[in-house]
Amino acid sequence: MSKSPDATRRSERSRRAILDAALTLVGEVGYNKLTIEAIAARAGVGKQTIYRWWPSKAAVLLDASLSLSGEAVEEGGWTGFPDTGDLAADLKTVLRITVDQFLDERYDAPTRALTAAGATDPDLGTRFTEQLLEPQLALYEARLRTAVDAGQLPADTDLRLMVEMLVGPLTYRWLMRTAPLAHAHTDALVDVVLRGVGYVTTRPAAAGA
Amino acid sequence: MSKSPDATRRSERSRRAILDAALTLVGEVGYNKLTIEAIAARAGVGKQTIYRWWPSKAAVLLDASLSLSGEAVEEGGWTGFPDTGDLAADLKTVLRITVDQFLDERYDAPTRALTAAGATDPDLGTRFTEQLLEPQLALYEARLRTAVDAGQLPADTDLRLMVEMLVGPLTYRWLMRTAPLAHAHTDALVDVVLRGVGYVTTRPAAAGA
DNA sequence: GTATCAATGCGAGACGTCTCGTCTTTCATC
DNA sequence: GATGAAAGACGAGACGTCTCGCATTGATAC
Repeated sequence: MSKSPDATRRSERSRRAILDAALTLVGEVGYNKLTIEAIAARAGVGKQTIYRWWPSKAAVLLDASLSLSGEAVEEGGWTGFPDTGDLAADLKTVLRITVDQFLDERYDAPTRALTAAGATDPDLGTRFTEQLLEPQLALYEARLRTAVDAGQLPADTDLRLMVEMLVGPLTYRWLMRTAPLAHAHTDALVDVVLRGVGYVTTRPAAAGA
Repeated sequence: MSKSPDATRRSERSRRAILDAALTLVGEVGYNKLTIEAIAARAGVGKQTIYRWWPSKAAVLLDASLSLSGEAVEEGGWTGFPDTGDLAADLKTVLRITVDQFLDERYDAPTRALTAAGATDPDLGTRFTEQLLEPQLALYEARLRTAVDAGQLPADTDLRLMVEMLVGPLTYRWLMRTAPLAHAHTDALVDVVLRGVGYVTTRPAAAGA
């Protein structure tokens, strides 16, 4: 039984110091040159304390990012997703915020690192997707569902596909650096997607589909 | 002058063996655990032969992928992009092929590894994008341009955005593993995008889709 | 034409260095 | 007196350089 140390005795102080150090360091040196030794040194903890509680540096960073997105939620007062009744405006607002996050080095570095690590490590990728990504996608989907209920979107809309059509192209441009990110870009994206799925501003409209 | 070995004396046999070994190994152990020593051993070449011609293991893998996509072009007889006059069908065809490639382990592993490595290593990422990605995106863009010229798409269509709307969501689902890939998925994607940009099959069409 | 020879890439692997993850020791806390 | 934590010693393994013969090449001499 080499496993499972007693979690109740765990030092919260050390935990936080480790997560903070990981976030800082990944921004300074990048993911590839991020070492557990450096995290331990910066956090003022022994290496073993990290190895005791996390299986890999990727896992540390995942926890760190989770706490980071937790903070963001509290700061921004994000209980959910804006719902002004104007779907187009709401989507543009959220995507603009996402663009801003991608452009914020503090957020960009760890997220990029995790995305990359998750792409090649199926285990980590699954946790990354389930714990960080899916909850966000679910917010989009919920907002879209209210639009369906309001008759602004066809009842048979593939919401999952629609969410990925909103998030996918932006994420693609960000990850691959094929072009600079801009608010105008996501605004145009929203317009094309909404038109593509048959969005109607107010009344049920007689046309198409 | 320690630089510039004589390229005319280079062993083509060794070059191919190295690229093949790199592709095989990256599928077996993943990018992170891929070592130049292992590539050399598998290829039956000396380490120095790799270090003489490539600056890093990432560069080896990039060359290997380039040769792989080169093969794919020859096999499929891809001189360009299908152009049957039916834009929707052509896009669906190409995206279905892309789905098949993503599902092919031989292609998936190295591409995934490179994408991930490129995401965190800006240098490599730039070369990856320029040499592998952009040429493919350019094929899409060219096909779309002929559609514009044929009056099937509005003259002011943002082709770049449109290409990313086609490729982005698929790549996203592939990388993040948020859902299984399927032909039906990309078919639906094409339909929404085309409707969103105002695609008309033949004549200017009056109806709302 | 063929024999010789210097130049250069190649396969093999030894070498010193670096960083990894584990193990050991000592102290603090419950 | 257990157990976690800080510090660092330790072996493992990959790095990139190097040194060796061997094979191939192109130039020169006969």
